[in-house]
Amino acid sequence: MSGVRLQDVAELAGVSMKTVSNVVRGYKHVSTTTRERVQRAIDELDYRPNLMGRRLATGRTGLISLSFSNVGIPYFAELSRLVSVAASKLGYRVLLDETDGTIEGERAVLENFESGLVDGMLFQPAAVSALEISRRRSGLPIVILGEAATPLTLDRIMVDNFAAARDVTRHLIRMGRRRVAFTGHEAGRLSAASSQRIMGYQQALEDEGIKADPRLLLPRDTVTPMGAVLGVGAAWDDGIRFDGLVCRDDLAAIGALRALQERGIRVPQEVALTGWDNIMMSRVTYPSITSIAPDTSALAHRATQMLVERIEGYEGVGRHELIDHRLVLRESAPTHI
Amino acid sequence: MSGVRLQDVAELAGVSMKTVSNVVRGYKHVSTTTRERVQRAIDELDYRPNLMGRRLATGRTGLISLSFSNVGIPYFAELSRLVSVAASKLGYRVLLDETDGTIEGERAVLENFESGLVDGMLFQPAAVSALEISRRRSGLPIVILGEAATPLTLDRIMVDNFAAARDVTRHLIRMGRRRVAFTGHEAGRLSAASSQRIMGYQQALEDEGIKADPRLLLPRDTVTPMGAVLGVGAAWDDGIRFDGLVCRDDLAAIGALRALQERGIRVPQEVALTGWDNIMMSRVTYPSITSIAPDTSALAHRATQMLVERIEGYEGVGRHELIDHRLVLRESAPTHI
DNA sequence: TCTGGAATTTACAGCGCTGGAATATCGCTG
DNA sequence: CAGCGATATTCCAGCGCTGTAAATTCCAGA
Repeated sequence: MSGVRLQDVAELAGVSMKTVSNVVRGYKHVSTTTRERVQRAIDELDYRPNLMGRRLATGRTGLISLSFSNVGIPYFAELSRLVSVAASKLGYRVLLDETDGTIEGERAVLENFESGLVDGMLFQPAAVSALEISRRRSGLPIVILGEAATPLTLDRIMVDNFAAARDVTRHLIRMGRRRVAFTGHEAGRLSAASSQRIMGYQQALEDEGIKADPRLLLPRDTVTPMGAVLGVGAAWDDGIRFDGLVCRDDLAAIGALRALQERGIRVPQEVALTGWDNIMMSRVTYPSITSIAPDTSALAHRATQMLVERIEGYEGVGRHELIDHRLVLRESAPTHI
Repeated sequence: MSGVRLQDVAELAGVSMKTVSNVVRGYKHVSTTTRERVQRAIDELDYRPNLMGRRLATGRTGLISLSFSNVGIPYFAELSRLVSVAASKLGYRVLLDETDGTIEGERAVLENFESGLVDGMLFQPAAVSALEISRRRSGLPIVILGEAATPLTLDRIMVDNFAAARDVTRHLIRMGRRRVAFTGHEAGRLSAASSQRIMGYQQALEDEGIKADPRLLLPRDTVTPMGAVLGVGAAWDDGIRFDGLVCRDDLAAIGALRALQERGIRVPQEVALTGWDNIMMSRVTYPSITSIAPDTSALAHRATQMLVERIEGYEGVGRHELIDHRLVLRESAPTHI
């Protein structure tokens, strides 16, 4: 155990505890000689500051939490990396907090029962309502990620789902596809993300003078690639035909790809398909998958930055920001076949 | 801010702080009437215990860290989930700590500069040596995950790489494959995992009376699926031929699959291939991938359990344990074609 | 009613650190 | 060399909570 305390260093260096603290924290009014002497004592004793003591004294932990349903989802795994990087630049570390996408899990996160562990939270809700967010939250600074309904008082950052869905759908249409389907949305109540993406999809169809056909909305039962394998497969086996397929996310796209390949349908020749999130895997499937690439790095940075501003006392009204996206063209829906 | 303190609750309930503390902690010698009165006060004030105060007093944080190279790697993402689950059963939360697989990153983890944050660590080293681990570590309880060289004094848990690699290679041979290649290992210095797996692969060849051909070891430059796409592709284009392919991990398998498909080679008819880790994605590629499935859940539970034992004072010699694995048969290397 | 032991509750002293006020020291100037 | 402002350092009082030991209350049995 590193039982060395500030006090021990102070005694060895022959100065007060506070001076040692000043050296450790890089406070500027410390003479060079004192600083060196203290530093030697620190090195000699192999002193490491105890965060808990510090935290108790300052009221800050230097920890923020990042909550979403499940790190097993590649998008979230990649997001956590980026948030870790962004946070460490600002002097914070990230505590992951998974909700499993359930109401209970999300409530637990919001209630934040044992307080004082983190200074603020980044939260991507899936199930909980805006009202509940504003009512339950414990007063901790919070930034909402994603498209879920958000109280006006809170900061939030998301991609423009509508515009992105419209872009990607338009791309398929301009490739010459006329029967463009959509898949990956929930079979039951739509998530905010799904419903915005479907609206963008429909808008693109309208813009290009194509009538939306409700049978071309192919839901999946579970939020896994396998859900899409089954959903898309079942639709095809029911005789539903399409030559373009907008997938709500890359996992759905990967599942859809398999469903089509199982049936001997060539992608992109017979069906062109697109994903969303631009996860690493989408570039190594065969064919690789054309995907909406949100600027996740910007999202992570900006979200962390907004949160830190709040932690440091910013009290303004909730800021709602959009981040950019672009369409990454790959084999599953290239410009020309 | 939840500025309610133990003291406030105590005053409202008309008891001492310590009694409130006892109620909060579920200490048993508290009369029912007192308990109820205190509970009412807690509810009324919406009191939440402050972890830092508690931790400072008890010397425990209830946090353990889990360090590995990168959550973006699906195996690690799945591992973190399982560890979170296991830890929360034992009353701990998990702080993720990525090292990027670099020496510096791993050293930073070991040195654990600001102490007192976590009670112990689970660490999957990739670059750092056993010696360095034992020298640098800060005295915090630690359990090593994976096959890297481990000081004898530390607990460690891993799969039996040798046996698993032998099993999967034997499976390909029994399918009738005679030229079985191996891919996914590092182009430069082999990691411990890679070298054990290669040894198991060679053993299986020997057992079945096949001479190992060094040209059939196809390294990849980067630890990504794309690395395998290039590595396997280049080998094939060089005229190296094989009818079975053992991949060091599922990411390599996914990359290898793409490399083969790009060249019109049918899997498994012309080349049967296998992966390792049994990540979610391996069941939705087309063909789906036969994979070694380590019992990751057991690994997570046992590792967490050993760590908690250490935290609670167990002082025995380092325990080195193996966890089970099984071979999950899928389309890329079924029993019969 | 009194007594002793068990059940409850409280007082007290920190855990390791930091903010701010108070004090000491320094370098200069006239 | 006194006097002054500026720079360095120390002192003090907690941050919110818990372990320990001591104090109080309770209750059955004599």
